[in-house]
Amino acid sequence: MAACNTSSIRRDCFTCQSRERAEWCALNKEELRLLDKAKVVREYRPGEVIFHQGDPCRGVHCFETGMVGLRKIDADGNSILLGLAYPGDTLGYRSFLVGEDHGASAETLKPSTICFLDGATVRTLLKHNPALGLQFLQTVARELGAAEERILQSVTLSVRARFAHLLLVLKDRYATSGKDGRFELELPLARQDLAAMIGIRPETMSRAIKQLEEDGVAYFSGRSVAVPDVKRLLREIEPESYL
Amino acid sequence: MAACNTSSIRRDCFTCQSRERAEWCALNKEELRLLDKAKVVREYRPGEVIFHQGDPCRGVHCFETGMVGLRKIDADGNSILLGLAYPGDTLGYRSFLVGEDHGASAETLKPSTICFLDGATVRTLLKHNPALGLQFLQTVARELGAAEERILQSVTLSVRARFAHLLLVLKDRYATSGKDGRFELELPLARQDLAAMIGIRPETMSRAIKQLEEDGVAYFSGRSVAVPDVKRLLREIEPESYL
DNA sequence: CCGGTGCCTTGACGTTGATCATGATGGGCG
DNA sequence: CGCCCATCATGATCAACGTCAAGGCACCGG
Repeated sequence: MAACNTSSIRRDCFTCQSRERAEWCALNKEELRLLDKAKVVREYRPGEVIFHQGDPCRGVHCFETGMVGLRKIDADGNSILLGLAYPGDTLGYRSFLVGEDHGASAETLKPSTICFLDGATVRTLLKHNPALGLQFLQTVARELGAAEERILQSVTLSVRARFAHLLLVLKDRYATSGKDGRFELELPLARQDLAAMIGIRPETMSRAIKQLEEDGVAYFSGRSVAVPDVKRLLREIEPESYL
Repeated sequence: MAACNTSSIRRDCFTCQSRERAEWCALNKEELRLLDKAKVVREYRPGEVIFHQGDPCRGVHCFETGMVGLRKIDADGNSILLGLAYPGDTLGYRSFLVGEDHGASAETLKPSTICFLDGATVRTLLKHNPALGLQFLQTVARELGAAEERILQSVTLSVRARFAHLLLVLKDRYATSGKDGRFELELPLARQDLAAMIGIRPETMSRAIKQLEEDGVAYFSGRSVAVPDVKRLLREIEPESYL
């Protein structure tokens, strides 16, 4: 019985890089010990489901490395990507906090390492350390702001504008180079998932891409995109801003 | 110098009915004293603005009586009603928590009484009483769930289905009678505001109403609606559910 | 080398809802 | 009572998107 209890390398909450960027940075040594003892680490391959929409929510997931998408499906089978999650994020905390079943599915888009924390432990920590609750409060409030923004955009903006907006959001995280307005980025998603992010059909996404290329706003090749001028992209979102 | 310091009748946080249904129920006597001393009561007539989108957020508003709408506007002037608020709700707490300017406007739809609480006081209370933070956490998390649901619906459901859904939501609060599926309700909003709730134009709302009447799903007269069968309304939302 | 499979593109077509314009309705007020 | 104003209804038209169908292209296993 060696010290190796998980999948190859030892993971612990004390040295976890992701934790420091997460809500859990509020915890002290003793609380970290509790966290470390309670956590269950798991490695996921791309395309695996962490939890399904409708599943009972038994705790939260700490996202350590990789990339995951949050997908929401309605009764007719229409699905959209609510968003992407990154290392440091906590998954499934919303359902946990209100004590409901999961309102969305979480699936890995790249190989990922994710820790599970059972509800009892989280509840204990929340009760024990008020700062943790305030951290979550910040996170949820920020998310709510983003969601409300998205509601507005989804009913007022055209597909083209929403796509431009998505590219700008992705740019902040994935842009490789950038001088005087020019930039390139490597898309983290397939076209159909890009489409799902703004709630449109893959066919419509294809056409939107073609249009942007015809107008010289952005050029697509596989998953790489080249944008000659950010301002052109910005103008797609606020049509009448300065004429 | 009589005891009357506000607009006619004395308002205090100790006996406030709305507070008991709000996050503030977590406070103890001493904290209530602080709350009561800090609050600024104000009466609003219909159509008044409590705060504007883009205004700096200096605190939160406790909604005591009346009715208010939260409106969000984009750069092109398109506006939607994010939702309605009712006595017991706290207004502007999201912007306050993340320390941003207000992301939406709040305007009264009926005569209302609303207390203002400055940010410093709220911060003190939050720090002092962890339960208050957890109450807010609950509220925000619930709101976030609703917002995500709405994002999905706004891109997948037709106008007709979204309107049916809105009627069902309003039913829970405003339905006057109801036996075996039949019910009536008094709309709290004008048509153009109903339209704004689901992000469509007033003209489209008119046509949606006409259609529902032609199909015998609901009958409109001024602000009163009669629905002969709830199931018909439910079926509008999940088209292929049981055929 | 071949056939399969998943993802993407393209085209033709229908439907939905926005837009613009015009007229109806009804309530408040002089 | 009649006028004005806001709200609502209706019609005609158009652009945007979804839908259906077909075909290309890369990757994979046999």
